[in-house]
Amino acid sequence: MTQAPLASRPHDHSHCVNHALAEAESICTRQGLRLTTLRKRVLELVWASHKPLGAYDILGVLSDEDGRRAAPPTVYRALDFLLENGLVHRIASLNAFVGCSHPEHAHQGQFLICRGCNAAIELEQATISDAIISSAAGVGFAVESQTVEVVGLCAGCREQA
Amino acid sequence: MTQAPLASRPHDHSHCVNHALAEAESICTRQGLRLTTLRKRVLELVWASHKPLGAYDILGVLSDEDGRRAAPPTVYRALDFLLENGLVHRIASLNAFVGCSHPEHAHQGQFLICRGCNAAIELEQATISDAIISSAAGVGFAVESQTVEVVGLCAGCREQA
DNA sequence: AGGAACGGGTAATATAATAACGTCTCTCAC
DNA sequence: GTGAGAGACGTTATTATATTACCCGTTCCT
Repeated sequence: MTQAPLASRPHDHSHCVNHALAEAESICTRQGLRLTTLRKRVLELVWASHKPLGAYDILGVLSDEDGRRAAPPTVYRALDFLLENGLVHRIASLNAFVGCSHPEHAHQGQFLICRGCNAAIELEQATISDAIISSAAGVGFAVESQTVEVVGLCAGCREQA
Repeated sequence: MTQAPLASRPHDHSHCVNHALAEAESICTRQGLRLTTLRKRVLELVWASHKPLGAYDILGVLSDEDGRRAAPPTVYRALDFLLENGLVHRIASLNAFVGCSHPEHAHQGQFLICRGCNAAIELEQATISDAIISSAAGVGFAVESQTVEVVGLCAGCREQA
């Protein structure tokens, strides 16, 4: 049996965060991008758990931290930067954002969203995207981007139930 | 070569609308559901084209028609009814709604959304959903519902370009 | 007839995202 | 060094999407 993905198992999550931040630093340095304090902080918040986080949740945390009230564009601009550079993904069906597990190369993942623990598990399965591309080609449709978001129960939550 | 789907070709669209409405009538009658004037009108508007339509677009049309201004719950309640009974689908990535092409049996389609003409083509490919289900099973995840929304260019728009 | 369930009107509010404009601070050519 | 331009971010306001709560009339069932 395949091991359940990290997001759905107990683990030392600080490792995930540290790894994601270090990777982001390295990518930005390499590409001449500016991972500013704000952007880094937003990335950190998104990575605070494996649960997709809403823009206004982030906004709330920033506001609390700063005393002064952060405004939406502050967060959305940071998120736009992170999205453009593949450091986070947006989950359309949740209007929420989640850290990208494999930012080193451009891709769009597929997401398994657990309705038990709310964690989002990122997949990158060629079998899925190939099936989509070839089905689309069958009706003459040329695929440019894919959104695959699946709701269900992760391994951990299935055991509990 | 497979023929391009209706949504991406010129066609007598009144046929689509009539067919969808007749089918809806028949389904509701059979299941003891009430396809009220409002619900029928909303369904008709959603079917006015193959382009996904926003709730507030529908609201606008209803308001214009009636003189008095329709309020959001009016439309959302009708849409909820239509969604629950499989007569329309919601496209999460667009916050919009589109008529279901095969309402006779419960299903969740996959959608090809053309960025040229904005039409949404509904697929129902077992190869796609099977690939998703088995990939998910590989990490112990039990799929309950799938959202597959693909952006690209339909056959018609590719010819033009 | 009585009452529960349903459909739908209305007002208010919640949540998500963008627009438009200003300012500060880098950096880089000169 | 210095000034021009670009980028990052603050601020205010606005738009877009969706839901809550409450009420009333109709339908349906008994």
